[in-house]
Amino acid sequence: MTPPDGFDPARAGFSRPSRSRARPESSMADDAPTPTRDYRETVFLPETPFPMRAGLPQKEPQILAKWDEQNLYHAIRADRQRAGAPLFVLHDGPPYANGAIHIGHALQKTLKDFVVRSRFLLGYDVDFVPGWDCHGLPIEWKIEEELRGQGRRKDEVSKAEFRTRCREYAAHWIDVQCQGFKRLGVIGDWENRYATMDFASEAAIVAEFHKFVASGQLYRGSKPVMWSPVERTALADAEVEYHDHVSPTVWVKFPVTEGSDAARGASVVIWTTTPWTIPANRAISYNEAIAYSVYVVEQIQGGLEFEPWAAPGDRLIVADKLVADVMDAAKVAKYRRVEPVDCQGMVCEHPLANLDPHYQFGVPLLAGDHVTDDAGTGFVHTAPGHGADDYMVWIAHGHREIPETVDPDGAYYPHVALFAGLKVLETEGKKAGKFGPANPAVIEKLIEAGRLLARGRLEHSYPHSWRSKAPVIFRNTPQWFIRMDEPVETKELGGRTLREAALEAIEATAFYPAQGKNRIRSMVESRPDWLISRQRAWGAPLAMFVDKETNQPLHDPEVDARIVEAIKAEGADAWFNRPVTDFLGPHDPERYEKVEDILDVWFDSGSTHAFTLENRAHTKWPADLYLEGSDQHRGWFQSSLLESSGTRGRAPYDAILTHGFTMDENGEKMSKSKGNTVDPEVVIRESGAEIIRIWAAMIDYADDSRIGKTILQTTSDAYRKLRNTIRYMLGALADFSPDEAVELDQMPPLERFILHRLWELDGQVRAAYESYVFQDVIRPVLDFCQEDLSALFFDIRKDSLYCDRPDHLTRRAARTVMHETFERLTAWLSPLMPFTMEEAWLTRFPQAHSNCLRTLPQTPGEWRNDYESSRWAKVKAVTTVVTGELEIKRQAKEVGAALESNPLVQILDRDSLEAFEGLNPAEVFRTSDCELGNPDWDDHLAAQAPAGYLSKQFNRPDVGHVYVTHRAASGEKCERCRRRLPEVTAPKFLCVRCDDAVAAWDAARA
RNA sequence: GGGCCUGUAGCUCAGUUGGUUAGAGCACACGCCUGAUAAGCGUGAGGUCGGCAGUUCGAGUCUGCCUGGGCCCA
Repeated sequence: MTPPDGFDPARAGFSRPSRSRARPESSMADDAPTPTRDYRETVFLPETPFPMRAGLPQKEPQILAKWDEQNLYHAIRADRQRAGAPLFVLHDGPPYANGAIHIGHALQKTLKDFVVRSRFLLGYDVDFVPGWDCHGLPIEWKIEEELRGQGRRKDEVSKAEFRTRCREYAAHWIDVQCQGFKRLGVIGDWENRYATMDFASEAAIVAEFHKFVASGQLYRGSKPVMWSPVERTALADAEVEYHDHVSPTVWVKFPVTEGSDAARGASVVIWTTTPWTIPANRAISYNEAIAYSVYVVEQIQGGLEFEPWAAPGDRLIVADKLVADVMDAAKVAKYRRVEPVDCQGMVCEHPLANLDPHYQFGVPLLAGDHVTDDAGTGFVHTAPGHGADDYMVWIAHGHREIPETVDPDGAYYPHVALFAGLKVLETEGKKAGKFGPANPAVIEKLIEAGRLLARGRLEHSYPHSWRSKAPVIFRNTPQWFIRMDEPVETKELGGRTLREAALEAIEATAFYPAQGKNRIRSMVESRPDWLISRQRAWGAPLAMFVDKETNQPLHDPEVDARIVEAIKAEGADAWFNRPVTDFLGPHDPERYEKVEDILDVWFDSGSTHAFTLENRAHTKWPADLYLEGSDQHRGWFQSSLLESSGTRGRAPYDAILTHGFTMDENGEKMSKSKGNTVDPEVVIRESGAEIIRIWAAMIDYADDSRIGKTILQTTSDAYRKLRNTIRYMLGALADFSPDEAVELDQMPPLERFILHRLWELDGQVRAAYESYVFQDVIRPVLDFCQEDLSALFFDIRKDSLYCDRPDHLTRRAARTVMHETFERLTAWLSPLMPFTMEEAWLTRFPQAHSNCLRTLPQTPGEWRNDYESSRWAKVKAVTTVVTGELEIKRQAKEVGAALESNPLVQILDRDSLEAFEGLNPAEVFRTSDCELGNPDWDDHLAAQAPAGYLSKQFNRPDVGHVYVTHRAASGEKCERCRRRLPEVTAPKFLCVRCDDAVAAWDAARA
């Protein structure tokens, strides 16, 4: 292979003085001319103390310490307040103070910090007070566990001590989580963080509760609620989870006492999975749309190992559709349909009536839509105290008395004949949560009474407590509710119902993403009255008195005020510890019952706006934004909506932003048992919080997002790219002074193009931050760094930056544009990557206070340049053909560096050729020289093109109008700038430009 | 079981009102440079757009069903 013209390996060796350190000048005893000096010192290489590798795990804590020292958040606010900036309020949804932070917390607080910092950047005065949710069952449960560990029963511990321990426990985790959130770089009013257990908060929550009492929105209902006997408490829907569970099933006969001739003498058959509710039975429900008949048993199945309870001659009433199933369960081989039955007005006797007078009452049949013929017998055993449907059908038929059958431990009350004291569930010891003796006892008695038709077992989905994992039961207890559907005659509600006010508030709220509105609306439309009472210890109390005669809450503003004052001073404990006379004043203590229930924790969290956004300086109610996970449509968004609508007639927020959940790398839910969790603390220790932040910025947070090893690696790569871009600019701008800045009309085309891109990005970044789409900040900026800066601008201007005289226009223009770029990059990215942008800013301006104090720099409209934008698109297309040709020659070992080439570039398309007007093609292609033109118009080029050049030269199908031929650059290599030009000669081996630059360099140092 | 959402290269994401051969960045392979060097530049490979069926001249885009995943609820 012949080397290309002008390529002399020997000289190539000379041309790299920087690598010839070990080679003594004299040892190369040949005749090749030697450069007279090493020009390296005259080259303006980038210089910066900003290291390539960040060392974030060490660097971040230093930056945090400085921010802390500067009191950064308050410093920014003070700055904005001095400038009269508009206020923006992001109200923090409180995490529960019972454990270390996980990746979901990290994502959420990071997103919140993006909001806070970007609003600061946009020029707002931002109020953000982090908070914690402290009351509630999970913490109580932890403390009970601790007590058990010490061998103490809960009963042995005073309520006051118990509450103190809960308070200490929550305080501990607030501290831990606070450190975790701060470490992520989250800024806010940490010193004045709120907590629902603060005395002032507890007082405010109780005051909010009093508003509901005063406006008549509260009532005491006797209603079946989900009840956990193990925890002795009512549970909210959110505190219940469903698991498979094996229950006994029974088919029970209710002899008909009133009804048609055919019906009398027959028995209505019901099927249930909760035999223990039979003593509470008061009715049987049927559906008017279902056909029922009397059937007579004719023959029992043979070969059974036991005596079936059914016998020939038995007359049973069931749904026609289900008769086969029922007969099969009863081991009946043959049966006959007697006649259809109209259930209207029928009455049965209780199946235990013949065992005890207690059960001697009529059991009416009631029509209800909740009855189906999918399974069972077509009849539903109805115990108004133990099921929501049961309760409703019972009430709907005009009944008022709800039997109370089991006590808070889930044991039958003493008045329940045959079963007094028996427990539905075991509540203590190793068997806690297992079914107790109630079911078997009831089944035994049914057999004894001759009313059991059949029995079995069934595995089905059954509600369990989310905390104890024990099954729950429906139990009729007195509870306090907030009405959803009664017109409220307050100033705020103006005769609307709470549901109406809440639905109107939803319409008035902006949702990001928009689907959130449907989601919360459908929930509010259908939700039942708000059950707010809990029979627990750790929470804010329903601090009120009930008149024993009228059963109505005492409404006296002075009493309420005394209660709130006492709680403000001593916490909720005041309600439990102080004598009632302290609160009641002139009222007769004998006449009033003190309510000791505590409030649903959702009422606490629903009230956070009241004690955070009101009566504090520099904030406002309502908040501009609430930001939480999408599960909070049922949680905090809704509790806040209801609480605020009930007391203030509207939502406490103008907008709601939701994010999805964080999955593992395969899109699966994270769980400790699967071992696929990502611990934010580990990521911070190994890579830095900045990596978590970039991850949060790059994902589509509205959807569920993934995180794992690969994804974090990709994130780190993106970080490195951004960091190196910044670093290069810092190096290039090390000695830049505004004096050398170049005016726009003096700028070369490349600089104008970059300014145009800055203008374009400025609009994109502002719009993206306005609408909280952080992805649309980091992705375009990252692409800009990669494509426009690193691969184009920096790569082309390297030559000018390193080799041109400092006063050269191109070099000055390039540095001016880099300066403008640095100004904007460090601002645009500061909300997302505050650590690195702070480091960069302070590297450039060591005397500056903090990058975080800045607002977005204004970008002049004159920077917009559509001509340069389309020009460079065409230039880039031509460039791909040039690099394509060089790549082919490189593989053929004909060329190495692009500077060895002087390509012939023939462009047949007028537009593309004209795009090069005013450009130096060699500079653009980063070659030493270049000839470019259209051979059809240019005789010189035509002469150089061999016949049939189109077929012989390199061309890409996607840029069909461009043909390129590599030709070795002729001339010696300039020892300073490495270009090969004919003008370079011994002994200096410098091109004209470098000769001049070196002279200037020497003169400056003379 | 019901409601809502979701599935485009290994990863993160673009893909206009349906309209050429589905794109970008990173990662990967190969090469160049050795004056951004644990960096920089270039070239390349990589996708049945979750699957099936339909509407249409034409479907990643519209419709239905199925399937994987998620949240909420029962």
